[in-house]
Amino acid sequence: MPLQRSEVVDMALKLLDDIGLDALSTRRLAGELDVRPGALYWHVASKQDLLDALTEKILDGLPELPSAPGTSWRDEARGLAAGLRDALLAHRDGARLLAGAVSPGPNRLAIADRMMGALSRTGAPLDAAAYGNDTVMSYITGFVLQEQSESLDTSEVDESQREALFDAERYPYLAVWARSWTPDSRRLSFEAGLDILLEGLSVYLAREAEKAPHPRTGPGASSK
Amino acid sequence: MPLQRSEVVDMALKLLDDIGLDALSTRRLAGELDVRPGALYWHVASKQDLLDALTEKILDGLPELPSAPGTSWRDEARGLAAGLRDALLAHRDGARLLAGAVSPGPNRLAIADRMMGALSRTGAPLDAAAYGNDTVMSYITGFVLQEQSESLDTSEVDESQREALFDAERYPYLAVWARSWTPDSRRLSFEAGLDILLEGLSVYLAREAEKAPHPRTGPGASSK
DNA sequence: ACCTGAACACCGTTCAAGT
DNA sequence: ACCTGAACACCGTTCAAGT
Repeated sequence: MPLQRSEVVDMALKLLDDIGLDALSTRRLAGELDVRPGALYWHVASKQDLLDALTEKILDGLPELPSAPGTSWRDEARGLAAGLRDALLAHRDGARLLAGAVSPGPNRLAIADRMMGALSRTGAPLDAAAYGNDTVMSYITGFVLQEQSESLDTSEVDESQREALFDAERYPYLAVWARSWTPDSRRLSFEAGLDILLEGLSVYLAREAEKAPHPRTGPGASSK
Repeated sequence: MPLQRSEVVDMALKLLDDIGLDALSTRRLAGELDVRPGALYWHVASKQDLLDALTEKILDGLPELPSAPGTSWRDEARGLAAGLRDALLAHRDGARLLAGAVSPGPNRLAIADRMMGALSRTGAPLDAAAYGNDTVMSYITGFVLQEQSESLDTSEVDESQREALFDAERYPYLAVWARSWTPDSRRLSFEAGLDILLEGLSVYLAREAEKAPHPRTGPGASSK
């Protein structure tokens, strides 16, 4: 029974979780599938093609994330954002995968579309919704990227650098903060940041909605 | 005259701009410096060490970015954010470099410290300022990462995928937006996002300042 | 249709030995 | 102190040839 593309992708995802993105090589993957390296290229066009497929797989199900009919645009945006973060955190180097993907697949496009739809329900024009979407997506990517990177909190940092952080002479604010840092600060930080974003978005989108009180460009509008 | 560490870093930066991060190998760099690959390891501990040094070099001068004495916290935060984006855009793959750095150097720490200082001037406690700082930094990193990635706008995308974007059936909002996309949309998007963030921050920080009306933990406070 | 064998042109890193 | 020579253990990708 011949190898299927889906088996290649599945095994790659398993391997990713085991050894991380840096160690995930086509040769290692081929070994795991008991084929020669060249065999993979019958199923994927390139390693990047494989990584793009992996990215899509990680986002599977997210666009279909349910939202109750009466949900406010804000809650829907929040749910989508939280869902995206969860999806990225569910696999090792998930955010790096997303950031490195070159061709956005259906899942990614659908997520962006849903987010824009939610933001549009404020009455803001589509360009404002697109800016808002960009902002939220950038935030999530940047945040989880830091969250999953092996620095600072992984406690594998050398001491000299830890000391630098506490150097109150050079970094008065950081130093004080570093002292009160706790393991779940990052979760709280994500939620705080998301609230900040949504707060800012509601102000911004309302203002843009006023500027353009009769939106004609939205998908719901007539085209004449 | 022997090679200096600084020459290695300088040449690496030049090479980065020429060929990009993916093509920047220690062997190629050694060739450019007219030494054998092994020679580099006298000057840098590892490739990652070199990349960290590169990251710091890209951020050089940023922490000393002047701010007029009467500048509001908001304008200082905005200036710092814009400065960071400019610094990252000034070199190929700048954002990827920042995102991939494992040990934050003095410049990076100083930028974070200055940002926290600005946010603290609202009267908000330090943990709120730290959350705010995280949010802004995540946003900038995520945004420029996308900006510098070779997808969509580089016009090197295959047609099938461009079509998908315009598929109004599947992605009603994206499709409409894609039609009106212009080259400097990204600049406008960054500024819009930054404003959204600052708007949200001012609400959030003011609220946190009220909750804790007598901040004692800041560097300016007495320690008794 | 799917895979092997074998090659091509590379990697990062180490380390004895040279100067 | 700084570098070479040479090796070790890898990479991604291609493609004729096999089945």
